[in-house]
Amino acid sequence: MELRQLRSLVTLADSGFSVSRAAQQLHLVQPAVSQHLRLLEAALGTPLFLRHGKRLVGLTEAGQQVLRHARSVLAEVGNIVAVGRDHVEEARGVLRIGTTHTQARYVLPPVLIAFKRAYPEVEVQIHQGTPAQLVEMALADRVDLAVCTEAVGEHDALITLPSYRWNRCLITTPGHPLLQRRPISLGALCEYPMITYVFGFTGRTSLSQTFAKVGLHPRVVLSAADADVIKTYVRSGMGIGIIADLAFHTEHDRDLERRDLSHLFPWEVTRVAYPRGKYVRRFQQRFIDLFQQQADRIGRGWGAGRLGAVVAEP
Amino acid sequence: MELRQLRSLVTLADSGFSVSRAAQQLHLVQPAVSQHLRLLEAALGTPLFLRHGKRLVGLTEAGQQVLRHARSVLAEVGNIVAVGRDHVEEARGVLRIGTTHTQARYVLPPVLIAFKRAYPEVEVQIHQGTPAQLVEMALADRVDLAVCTEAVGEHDALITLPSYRWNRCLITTPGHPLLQRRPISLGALCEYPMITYVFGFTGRTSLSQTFAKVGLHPRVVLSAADADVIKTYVRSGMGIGIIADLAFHTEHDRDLERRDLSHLFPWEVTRVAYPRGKYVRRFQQRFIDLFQQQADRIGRGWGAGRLGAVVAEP
DNA sequence: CGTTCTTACGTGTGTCGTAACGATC
DNA sequence: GATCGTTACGACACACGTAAGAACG
Repeated sequence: MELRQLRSLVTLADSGFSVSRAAQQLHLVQPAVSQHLRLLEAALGTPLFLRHGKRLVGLTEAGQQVLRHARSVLAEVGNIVAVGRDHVEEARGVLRIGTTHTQARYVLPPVLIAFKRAYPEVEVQIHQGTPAQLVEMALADRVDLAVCTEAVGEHDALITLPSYRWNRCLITTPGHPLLQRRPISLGALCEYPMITYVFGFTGRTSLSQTFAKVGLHPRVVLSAADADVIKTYVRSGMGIGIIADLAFHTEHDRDLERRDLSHLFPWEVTRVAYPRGKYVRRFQQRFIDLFQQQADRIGRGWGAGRLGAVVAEP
Repeated sequence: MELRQLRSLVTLADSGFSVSRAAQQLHLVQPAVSQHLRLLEAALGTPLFLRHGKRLVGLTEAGQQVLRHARSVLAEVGNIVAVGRDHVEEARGVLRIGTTHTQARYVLPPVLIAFKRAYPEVEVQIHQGTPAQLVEMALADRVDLAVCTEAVGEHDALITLPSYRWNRCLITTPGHPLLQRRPISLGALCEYPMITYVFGFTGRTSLSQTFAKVGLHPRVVLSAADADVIKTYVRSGMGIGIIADLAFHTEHDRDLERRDLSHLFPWEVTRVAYPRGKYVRRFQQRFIDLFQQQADRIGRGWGAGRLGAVVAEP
């Protein structure tokens, strides 16, 4: 059995069982990949593929089991080359971060500036996506680290490091009648058209649940993926806004009124996640450290002491 | 990077950093292994080995990390071939069981008879050892399954399936004065010279602790690794014996008196263990099932219902 | 008839074994 | 000087690419 053969198997499965496409992706010609698959089958002595004539259309039970283990093998091989790179050129490489708009816009900038100062040679890529997409990206090794709030944390194939907690605030145009209510209640919020995040995004799920739990149903006239869009429509008088507290800029948003709503909604926890068993390069670890420090600076960090212990887990 | 190279690395580390011995173990000549190691280093671009002149004497930090991941790779490759074998010749292979004397002598026989009936083509090997050795054997893949009571269960690199619980009994020559005491107390036991298991064997550790906890120190005049030896010396009048209850044969040991002691000592749990992440072949799974059934038959089994869930864990 | 995989064949790389040399205890 | 490792070299194997052929829609 050879690594090439396992690579061909995995690539085949990932490309919808098209040998040609797999070959293309592997920078090989198609007969080579065919041979890999044939030799792998021969080496194991049992059919791995379901065939329609000559076409491969799926995996036998044995094939599925082999595929799972083959992925592990290749993941570990990837870890080995990562170890190598880490010692050859500690300060060079690519850091692929998957995150939501909110993080990218309001939390990551200072972290990335600090990181760039420490590792000027590391190329940083920011890939945006929904929390669900981020989980999938992390698991498929399309990003190195996922930074987000929802969805992550349930998948036990991911190691997640709680970083900081946050809650929502209300934003309105100045002089809005709602500002007079003290304290502001869930019911009061429902009296006005609301603008907030898209479902499944930046705490929207638990926000909706909070209303639903007491039988309230806010009239959401617009939902957006990021706070900037929400602010824009709040400014235009379309309704009141509920956004992550940290998305409010005291300077730039001087034309809006803000009220804390942390007494109404559960606290959300933003985490850094990466696949269990994956080797974390030093500069990646450094990024995580910087992110946690930034979290502490926001004042709602998870504390720095415990970080080491959690990170040492794998 | 090639699997050969990783194999050479792992074998080198396992043979005390002797390239010649590693080569011998791999059925290769030394220059071949030397080349593997050199190419691996070259592929990763960083030194992996500490050298005294030409001799390899250890691993660099990078080398140690690579070694860990290389072991994972080879373990997964092993799993792949195991999957293959399982589908090619489901009922053929080798089942290597590591266990203590007590299990081998008093618990396993009926299980193995049933197993042999189900899988006559499978070669069964019984390797005896101390619980600590068994853990090491399981982790080093020198046995497939470890069946024992102590030590196992703490190592979280092992998956352990609780199978049955047992306690001790007292054995004496007929007419021994101790038999009159009802109930028998820890203090009473200490009045006579005692013969029991060697420390770290078959529940001896927690037995000693039970005495120590109440400030008692039994006079152990002889300690042995198995109940047969203990019985022999009890028969010769050397002292009273404390053995695992299931080691008492109502027929063969008619010349000895037995008293249950489960009111004095904690219950022990015997487990089946195998390395986490290791593929369990079908006949191995079948053996585990049979063992659990036997445990139920003894009457102190852990119940069969939960077994499936635990087994499904990996 | 294009797409897709297989078979056949040649070339070049590379792996392993043999053999001779160097280093270390 | 015996052991252990490296270097050198040749034979064999094999992996990949090219090219032509067969099945499928």
